[in-house]
Amino acid sequence: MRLSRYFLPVLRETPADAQIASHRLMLRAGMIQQASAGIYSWMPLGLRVLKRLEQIVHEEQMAAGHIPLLMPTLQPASLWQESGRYDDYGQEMLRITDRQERRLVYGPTNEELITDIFRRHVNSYRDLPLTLYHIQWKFRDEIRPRFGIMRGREFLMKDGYNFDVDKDSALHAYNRHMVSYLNTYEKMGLKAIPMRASAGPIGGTHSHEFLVLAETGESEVYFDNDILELTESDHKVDFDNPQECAEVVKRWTTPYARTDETHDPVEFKSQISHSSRRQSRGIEVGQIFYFGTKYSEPMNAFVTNADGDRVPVHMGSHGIGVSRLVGAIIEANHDDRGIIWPEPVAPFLVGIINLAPKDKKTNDVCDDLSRRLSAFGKEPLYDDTHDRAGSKFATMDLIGIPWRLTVGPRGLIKGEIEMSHRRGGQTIICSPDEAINRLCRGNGRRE
RNA sequence: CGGGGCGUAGCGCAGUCUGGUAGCGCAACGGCUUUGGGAGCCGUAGGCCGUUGGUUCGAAUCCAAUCGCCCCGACCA
Repeated sequence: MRLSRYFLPVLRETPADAQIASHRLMLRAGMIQQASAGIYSWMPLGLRVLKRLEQIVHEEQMAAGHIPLLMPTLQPASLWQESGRYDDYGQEMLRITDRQERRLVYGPTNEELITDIFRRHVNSYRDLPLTLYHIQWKFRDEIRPRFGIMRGREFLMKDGYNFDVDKDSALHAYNRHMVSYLNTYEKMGLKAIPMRASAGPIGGTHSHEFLVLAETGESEVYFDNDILELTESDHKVDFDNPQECAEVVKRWTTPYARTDETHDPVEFKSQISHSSRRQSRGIEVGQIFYFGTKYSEPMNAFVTNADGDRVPVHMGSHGIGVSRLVGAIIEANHDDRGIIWPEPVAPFLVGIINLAPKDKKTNDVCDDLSRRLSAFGKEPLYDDTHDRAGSKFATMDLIGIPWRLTVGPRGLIKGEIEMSHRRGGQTIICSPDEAINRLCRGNGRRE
């Protein structure tokens, strides 16, 4: 992508409204623009990141055997009246009346709608287990939206719902989700810790939240330092094997890890040695629930089990805050010059800086680099503008592109360009061929 | 929803107390000079001072209402 033809409205000055790093940087990097309180337009650069996250979520969901569909943003109020949540949910739920005086809600979550879909089509345990999910915009009319995308009113969420014939199989679905979520966050280059949580308005008996540690997090968290050492995505888990999933869950839920909602200071002190106790702040980027028959009973979602009995289906729901993750990733990955994207989620893996757009040789090398990177599925952001070098470097740093190739006539005399790493800051001088080799070897990401 | 604050050019702000021709920096546009970490000089353009009403010879400025936005708190992914 040539910068001269792109739309990247970066801001040199910090907008007054932005309080935290991710909000400030997303505005400055031209990723988002506020439309009204807690509601944002996603500019091209921001959209690229959002789409990357979506893609990773889809891949990991499908790997776990979950089935994508797409439900609407507007839902009939009648379904919410059926479950009893129309009155329970409160002012946070945006209610709309259409021209026929029909009552609608802009969905803050989709338990009712998915249960309605399920009950119309599924009647037998033979059709279970089933997990359906979608990635869709939600709306919660927060009293006070803040921190940009981190706590907006409109947000993009992956929400999934499992349907199982009994509690044991539903708990396997719960475990399966925990494993797939661990994989998902790791694929994004994030450390997210599952912590025991309360179920809130969704209800239920089992719940874990996934938290990214960051000073600006909204939750106070307490955990055993050992949990930071755990990793998951290296292991290959058979998602259909309850034993294997349960083992992973056990490994991750054995070390103490709680939010302030479920924290028990006595247990914390007695269970963990002083040197391993950690207290920090965290940003919630996902949550999983098992709530049994809370919705299936009032909404009459029953199946016939192997014994021929009609039983309410056991359910859970599972969410990943996709738009919020963009902010969380920035909170955990930035410095005073700007964003530092983890490679898997970067809007562009490589930026090319042309230091002399009037020089034919320099242009030729830049064009060639662009073409070859694109051919490898790694479309670069190519700064072919006539700005000064310093300004180009500053922009590339601000928007956090992991790798930067700097091309100018001075280096090209010796056939050399400069390749530098945003995160580490290291710079090597090499030939264009070597830069391509370094960036494209291994199993590169597909655009 | 309680408390506080802010709406003046695309962005960041001054001017409001004490009413009298609307300003500064950055960005934009043109020219010259620069050219490897947010360049310099000269010039140009851009604003119904959030909106409505009132007071006044005269309102960005005073008064009232209203809309929007931000911060702290309670609430929340």
